[in-house]
Amino acid sequence: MHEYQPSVIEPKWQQQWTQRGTFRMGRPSTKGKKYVLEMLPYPSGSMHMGHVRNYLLGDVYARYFRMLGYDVVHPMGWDAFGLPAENAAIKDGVHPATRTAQNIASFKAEIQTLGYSYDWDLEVNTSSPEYYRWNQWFFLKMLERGLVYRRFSKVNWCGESVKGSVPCNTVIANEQVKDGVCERCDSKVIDKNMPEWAFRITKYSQSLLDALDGLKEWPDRITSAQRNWIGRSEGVEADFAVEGSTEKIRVFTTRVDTIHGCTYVVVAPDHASVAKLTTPAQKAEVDAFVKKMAARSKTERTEEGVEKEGVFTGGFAINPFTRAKVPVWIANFVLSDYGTGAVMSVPAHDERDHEFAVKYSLPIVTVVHPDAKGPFTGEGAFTEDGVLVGSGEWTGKTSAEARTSMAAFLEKAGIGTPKVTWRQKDWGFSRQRYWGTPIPIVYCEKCDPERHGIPVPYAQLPVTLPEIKVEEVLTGKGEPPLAKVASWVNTTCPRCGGPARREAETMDTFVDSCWYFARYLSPHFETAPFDAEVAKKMLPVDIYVGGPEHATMHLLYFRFWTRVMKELGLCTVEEPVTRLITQGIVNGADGFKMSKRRGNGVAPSEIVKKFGADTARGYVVFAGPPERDFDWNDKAVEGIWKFLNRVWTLASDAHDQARGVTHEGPHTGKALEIRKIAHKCLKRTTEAIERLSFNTAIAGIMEAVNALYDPKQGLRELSTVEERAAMNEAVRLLSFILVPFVPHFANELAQAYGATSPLEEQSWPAYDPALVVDDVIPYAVQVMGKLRAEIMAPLAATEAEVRALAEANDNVKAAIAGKTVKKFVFVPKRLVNFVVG
RNA sequence: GCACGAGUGGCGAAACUGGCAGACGCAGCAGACUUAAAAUCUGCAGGCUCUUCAAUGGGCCGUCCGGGUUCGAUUCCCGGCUCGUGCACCA
Repeated sequence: MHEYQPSVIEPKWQQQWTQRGTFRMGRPSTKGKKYVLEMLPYPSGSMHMGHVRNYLLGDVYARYFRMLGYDVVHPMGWDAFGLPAENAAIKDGVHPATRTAQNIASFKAEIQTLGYSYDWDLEVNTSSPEYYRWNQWFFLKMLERGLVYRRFSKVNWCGESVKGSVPCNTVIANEQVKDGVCERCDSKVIDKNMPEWAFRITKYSQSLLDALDGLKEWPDRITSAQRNWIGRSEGVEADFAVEGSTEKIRVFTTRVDTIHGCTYVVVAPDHASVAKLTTPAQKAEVDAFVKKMAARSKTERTEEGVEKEGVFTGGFAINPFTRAKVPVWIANFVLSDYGTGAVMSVPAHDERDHEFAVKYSLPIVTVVHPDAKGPFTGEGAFTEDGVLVGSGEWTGKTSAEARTSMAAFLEKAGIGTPKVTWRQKDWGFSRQRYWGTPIPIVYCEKCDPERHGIPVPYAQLPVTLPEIKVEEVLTGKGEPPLAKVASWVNTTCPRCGGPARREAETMDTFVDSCWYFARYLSPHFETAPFDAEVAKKMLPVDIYVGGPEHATMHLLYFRFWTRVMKELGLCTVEEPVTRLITQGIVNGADGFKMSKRRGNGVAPSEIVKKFGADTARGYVVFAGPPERDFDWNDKAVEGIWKFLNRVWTLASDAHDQARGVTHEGPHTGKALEIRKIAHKCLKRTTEAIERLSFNTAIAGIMEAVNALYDPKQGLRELSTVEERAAMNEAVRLLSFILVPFVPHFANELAQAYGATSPLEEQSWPAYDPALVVDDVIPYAVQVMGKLRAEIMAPLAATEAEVRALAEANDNVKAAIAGKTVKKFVFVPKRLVNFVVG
């Protein structure tokens, strides 16, 4: 055998796989399909280690399942629209399409050096009209169903640079705002009032929430993040009459049981009733406060540490239960877009109300005691459930009882209703940028004076992005770039044929990733987003691998979209993904996130060049369990390189004697030992792969190789036919076990030992059950739970026999001498324990 | 504050359903080969400690802390600490 040379064998095998179409979807299978998917990347110029790890986790499964006989779908594509290309264009004038095409080419070339088992025939590019026309199609379908609408509202505008950040200069979704800054560029997010298009995702809040219980193979942290994000809250809405007016203030509360203790009402500064509630005497103060609040963003008004502030409107409301007159205030902490924008304040039983009441000397009335014994004696508010006091006919009832019966009372009186409120808002997806999907809407003065928007007819799709002069259109300033392209924006009205203007906004790129997993299955389908027949067979995705940072964005959006696709009859599943795997981050050797600034980055291409793709792959899976972060370690990479060479040496040294040698009949002595090592390793590795424990799979292979090397056993000196045949088999099995992790290496090994086709086209081997058990096995012997000895016993030994062997051991004898054995615990094949008195 | 996750040698980690804690690897130490180094191969390796010239053999402690259940707990239960993530003046 020649020397191990990754730079020679890796391109060779990559070419083989491509030529033979080894990884194509659609092969006949009696076992069914497995759809293995990794989150599609934004094609930046080059890969980072995170990509390598992400795709590898999918690749191990894709290869493994293929060898188990499944029809495997394993596609890759490009999330090609988006801001980086557009921002770069603003800087250097290169058209986003040009740059994107270049990036895809280089990114793809790099991905291919790692030898992933992709079916490149399924490749998808979301920035191609062939793809994004279906975004537009979905938009129109959803518009028809009332799932898309235009609203005028306060939006999150990413436009204020912080510490040199480059703002996106566009609206972003709630999901993209983290702690008041843009999750993408870290610029400050400000409130802006403007029209925008939104998806009615909240129509599915309940469904999205309920189905989380069924996503048993999703990580808890993801389902829990979605649960928090959706934020279901059960309570009631109740009307407070306004004194001296027919006006009502509707409040939302989860604690209607405390309503007898409501001593004031607070509304948001931008609540619709503020003007009507305000008395002439208070007007100046209220106006000043409202103005001051309007100047601040939601984040500035509500983030932690901001002091509660409010003013009295002069108006009063009537508590519907006590008929008491309570003052109405406005305060900074009340949000107009949650609940009804008005709250009944019960300072005795809510921390926040308590703080506000103390600050402004408002009365505090206790209406709930912790229990029948008496009042709460601690500091501040008593916020838990308890027993009602001073609450009329509800006095003496528990909080839970009171909530039910008070809700019924309100409903009967026609002044309230049980109500579920959600934290999740609709998904605003208008973006004031160029490099995205044009929204297929036109505005016609004549047909649509109120500017609701007229849908572009299906027959006119796609509405393609116009050719542009980059430096004129992509300036990063002013109105949406497309509005500057007169030849494009000016069009004719599909209804009256008169002059009209196109919608100049584009869609959030998260729209693209909502359904790409279905498009992969029929990437060039022309009459619908994808072929429903194929989708029926291949969906849902069985394994989806990606980063946990998408918990409340992509992973929520595409669940929503799948529901819509089901309603449209495009697919039969409601949930897109059965099993979700979220991989941890690969940090620099210094423990910090890899970055240019720190100079702690390790480029995959460097590692491939230095050691080959297989070493890079082997290291990344061996470094730790998939979901955990790990720090890069150059030395450990070398360790994998050494390991591969050790395997190579083993196979190489045995090659001339063992290659192709077979032996029928029983193996004995060293030959049996070799076979046992190989079959045990096969069993162990298979089980490890099944439970996503790739690092221990590698460890198991290392152990087997170490055992074959062991000089005490001398297994590498092959003197008989039996031994040669056993070694031949061992190398063959090792190459199978290795192939999901280090495919080029494994195939080269197999080929040197006579394989005529790639291992991925062969079946995953089965271990021989007779070879994975030993005749004599170790037992741990405990006395009172403490380890006292280790003994060997025959596999078939009975409890009494093992006990006799244990009692014969000197250490055990000493430990139980002079004591009576009260109990003898026997765990077959593992351990015995003497309980003595 | 609420929710979720994690905490094991110098380091990355393992221990599948309550059954020998630390597999495998990195770093380390020692040895073989070599003029030498690298590479390779071999051995040692949680802490403390006892017997012994030594090899070896033994004892005690040890999986964030404190309790509990159990013959036996890294694993299950209760309470707490620390770190990470999500949500958060959400009524």
